[in-house]
Amino acid sequence: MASDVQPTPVFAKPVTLREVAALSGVSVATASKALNGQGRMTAETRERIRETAQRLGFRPNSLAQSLLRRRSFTVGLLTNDTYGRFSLPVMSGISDALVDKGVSVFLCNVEDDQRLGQLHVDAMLDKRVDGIIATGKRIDRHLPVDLSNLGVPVIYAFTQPDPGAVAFVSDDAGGARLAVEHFWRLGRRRIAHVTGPASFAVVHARAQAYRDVLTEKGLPVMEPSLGSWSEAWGHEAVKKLFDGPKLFNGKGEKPDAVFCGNDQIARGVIDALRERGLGVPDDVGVIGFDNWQIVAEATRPPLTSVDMNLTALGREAGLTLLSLVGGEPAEPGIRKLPCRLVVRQSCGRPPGG
Amino acid sequence: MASDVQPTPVFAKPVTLREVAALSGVSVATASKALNGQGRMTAETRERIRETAQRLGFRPNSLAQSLLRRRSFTVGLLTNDTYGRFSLPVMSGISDALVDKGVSVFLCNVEDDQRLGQLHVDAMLDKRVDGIIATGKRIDRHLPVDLSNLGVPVIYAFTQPDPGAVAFVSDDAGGARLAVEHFWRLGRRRIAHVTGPASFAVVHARAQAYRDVLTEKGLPVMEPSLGSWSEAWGHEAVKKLFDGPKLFNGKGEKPDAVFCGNDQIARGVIDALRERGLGVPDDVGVIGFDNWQIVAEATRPPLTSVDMNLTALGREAGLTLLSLVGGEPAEPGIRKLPCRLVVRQSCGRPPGG
DNA sequence: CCTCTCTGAGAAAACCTTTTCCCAGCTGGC
DNA sequence: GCCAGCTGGGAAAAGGTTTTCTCAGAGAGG
Repeated sequence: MASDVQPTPVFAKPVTLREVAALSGVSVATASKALNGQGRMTAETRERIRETAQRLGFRPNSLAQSLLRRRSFTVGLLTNDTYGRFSLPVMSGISDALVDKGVSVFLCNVEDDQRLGQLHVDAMLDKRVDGIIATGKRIDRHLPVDLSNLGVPVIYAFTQPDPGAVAFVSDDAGGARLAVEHFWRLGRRRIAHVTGPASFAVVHARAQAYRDVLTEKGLPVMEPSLGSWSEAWGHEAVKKLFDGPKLFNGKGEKPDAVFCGNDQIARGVIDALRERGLGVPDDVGVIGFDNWQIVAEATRPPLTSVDMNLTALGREAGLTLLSLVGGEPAEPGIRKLPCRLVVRQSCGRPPGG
Repeated sequence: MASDVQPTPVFAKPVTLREVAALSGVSVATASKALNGQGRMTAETRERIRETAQRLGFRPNSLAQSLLRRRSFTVGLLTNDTYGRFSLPVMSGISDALVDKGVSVFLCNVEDDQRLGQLHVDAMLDKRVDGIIATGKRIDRHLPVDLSNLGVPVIYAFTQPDPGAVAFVSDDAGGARLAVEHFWRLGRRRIAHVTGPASFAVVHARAQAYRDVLTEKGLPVMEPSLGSWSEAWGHEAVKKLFDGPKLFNGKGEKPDAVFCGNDQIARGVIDALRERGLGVPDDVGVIGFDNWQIVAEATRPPLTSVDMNLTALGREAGLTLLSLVGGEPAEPGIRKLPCRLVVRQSCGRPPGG
């Protein structure tokens, strides 16, 4: 019974500046200045105070500092994608960028619940966050909260911004160009595109870039195949692509490359190609999107994929928020950050290679 | 140039209790008491102050409250698994449990970097967090920080605790029993186990439970196949299991069920079985572990899997931390929380069903 | 010897809220 | 008329730090 229960540990009370001052035989004002390198005093006094603080393990109370400075050195991170793989790297980038500046991040998962969103925003505002970053699972969807006129700066990262706000998103069109141009350099000439549902803005951005590159190179353009973001759709799309009537050049030629809208589709495509005896990358090259490592590396052969550099995006968002907090102006608008192509083995080597 | 740049917005200064009091024609003391339902005053006065506060949009400054109450209503969440899929649900559960109590969560990703860990812990302590929750990607590995004698309560969730601490982990043995007993109820009698590397504690816990159940039921025990956590190992294991010399009953019988250590292995097993013409679940049933939805639902047929209830685990950890912060004692030790079996289609129906 | 300037350090206000006294005025009882 | 007790509300301290202002003393210049 009671004997099983550990007595509540008594947690040591943190040591205050007043105690440091008393033990150093000076006033709190002098102690404060000594530790902050401010004011004038003999080097000996300063050193003595420093040593006392060190010995006592003094750490200034951030709460008191924040109250005075009207700056809490915290920011709020709002997301509706706690489980997803997109906002995670973004969050990590933000946190990394800020921890070095002594800024901590409140994690707020609002799901898609307006009430929860308001709850979190109110809590953040009460705690006097210096700023807020909004992130999410889709670039073309709003968080379920109104972040305008909050009284603190707001940055949007990988989610739909309010008009007039500062936002960072991935350059999906640029990423798609990277993939298609890579195929072209490799000598592929009949490039198909299998992607997600039309309800996603990125689907259109990537598809348009795909068409643009093909047109620029004078290659035949095949209308992109829209479906779901699943492996199953990748399977099905291969069937349509290789059995159906939609063929290149009107000569019945089959694709020699498939650019996929995400890695799961790509995986379905690769599996389906293998099942029908087509070699990847020898007969058909495949490139995915998202560079979801655990999927890209589990495909056989490992998947070349477009990486959206989400960690860098988060870092950029964090640093920009900080400069906004510091009072520097920032031009509103959407900044697109470049993607990069991670080459593995599913797209083959150049003809001469 | 400069005309492109938005002028720095002037952020409204938050309204203070002093202003509310002045506009209500009372002292700050009275205003405070009116808003907190404390003290004595006419109902009319109280209501007038409330209305003024409402009209001005007054929100008490948490920093000042915290300073006074010596309680910040924040907790720190330490993790070394920002990218992983295990600590995410845990984090979500923690955050959910705490937001309703007005407690916000500092997200601190320490990777496996001792310096970063110390940086985050110091920042949290400076900001006077009420407590700390440590979580990670493995139940049998320590975070790269020392959390003993911090002066605040600490709870461990899904990571290796310090001795004498309060910790929550999943009941891996129980989860494994769930899977094997489910096979047994379904009439499967030759149950194999394919799992991860011996360096993981959970591998042994699950394997022992597997042996225990088989022994209890009087079924033949086959030594578990240890490998990596990958699809590739699932493939390979099927080859060994169905071609190799290790067979049930010494009569050359093949397994009619495979319990896998995670969902990726299970996926590899299912694919390999299909490739050799064995039907799932008709010829062989398969159960995975982790219930990683995106994988479990992409297998064909969809995968039955053991769910570790990580969100519930996080919630429990959050609530326990709060009670510790409130001064209630808690018995130290490791609490194992039950798993649950999510039945999909990879294990078949009972003989009579 | 007087005044000016500089040096080292302290007092006090400020940040914002909560809480503990305290007080003035009024009512009621005798 | 006097006292006890109650009522409505205020003053002030507390929480921990930073910063501005002030001040005493010492040294220097005339």
